[in-house]
Amino acid sequence: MLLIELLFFAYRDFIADPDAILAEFGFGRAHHRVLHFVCRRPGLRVAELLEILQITKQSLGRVLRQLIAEGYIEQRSGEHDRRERLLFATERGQALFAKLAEPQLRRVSRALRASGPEGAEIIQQFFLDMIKQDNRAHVCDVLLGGSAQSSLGEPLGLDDAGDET
Amino acid sequence: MLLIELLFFAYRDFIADPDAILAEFGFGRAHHRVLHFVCRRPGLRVAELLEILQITKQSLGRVLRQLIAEGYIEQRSGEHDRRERLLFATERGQALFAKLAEPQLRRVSRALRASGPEGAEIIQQFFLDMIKQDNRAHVCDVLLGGSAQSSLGEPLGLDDAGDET
DNA sequence: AAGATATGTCAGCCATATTGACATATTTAC
DNA sequence: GTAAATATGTCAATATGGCTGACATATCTT
Repeated sequence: MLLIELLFFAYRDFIADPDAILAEFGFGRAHHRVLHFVCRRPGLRVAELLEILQITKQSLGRVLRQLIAEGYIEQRSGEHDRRERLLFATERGQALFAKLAEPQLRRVSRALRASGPEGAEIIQQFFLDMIKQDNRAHVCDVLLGGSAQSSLGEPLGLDDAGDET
Repeated sequence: MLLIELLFFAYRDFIADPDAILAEFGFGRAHHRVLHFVCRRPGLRVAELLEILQITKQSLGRVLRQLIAEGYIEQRSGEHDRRERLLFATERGQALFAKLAEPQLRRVSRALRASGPEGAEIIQQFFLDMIKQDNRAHVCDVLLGGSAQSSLGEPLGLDDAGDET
């Protein structure tokens, strides 16, 4: 029960750092999320982004339009399928991404330093196990570039049955 | 960097379980947060709740009014200071609280099982270290009922300097 | 009695999410 | 080659949950 509340407070403060920066640029959290995943997965398709963020295309549309209009993100048609709009961050987009990630990295790094090297692995595994089973493979895919079977794969192993989600 | 994204996905799914239940009751996340902390700290003052949630009284007002009108939360005047409105969950409120907490507890417990007993401590400490320094004492206070010096206190110790927040 | 404090409430604004309907370009299937 | 499916974009309306500013009330403190 304690962990539930710690997660609430930790996430609240984790989000607060970039929020302050975003406000200077006239952006909100939604812009941050979009920019983040486009930077991390250059050439992302719109449909993939929708699945990652789990929002509707209408919701994405507004923030994406702004990010494109202000030169943070570019679209290019797919080579194999020209219906697809592949998303790339411009230099300006990458710069903002880095600026937003910096305080979050600092916060995470500091907290990790206190937990030692095996601590980091335990914590990573914990987060992965917190993700819904259905999404887990997909998340591994997004984070590790397709190798769902990597060091993070096969999270809970055998005794996962009966607990769902 | 990986942890940043894992935190995003974990929180997203962590929130999704109660969201589905809340929708049946015509409530939103804001109601959940209010109900949660009132249940966890019976007799909470409005001002304390505002500080925990870090929202304005106007934002709180709307959801609190609904929760009171529908019989999930009660107000009683403070004994020493009758201006204060102390908040208590009714039986109905406690029932909903339990119903909302159940899937979250299940998810957390399952993830913790995989990390062993010392894993649980490492993870707790990690979350605590993720909270802004300014808020940390206050959070300990809220979570542990006043003993900021408990097993969770003094998080990062000495080498915390220079990293702020 | 005057001022500070705890709370409540009205009104309006903004960001971000939703649904439903429809438009366009392109690929795939028959 | 036409028809259907797909990827994307966009319009309009609506809901939630934040915000600011202004003001009201009850109660405590001085």
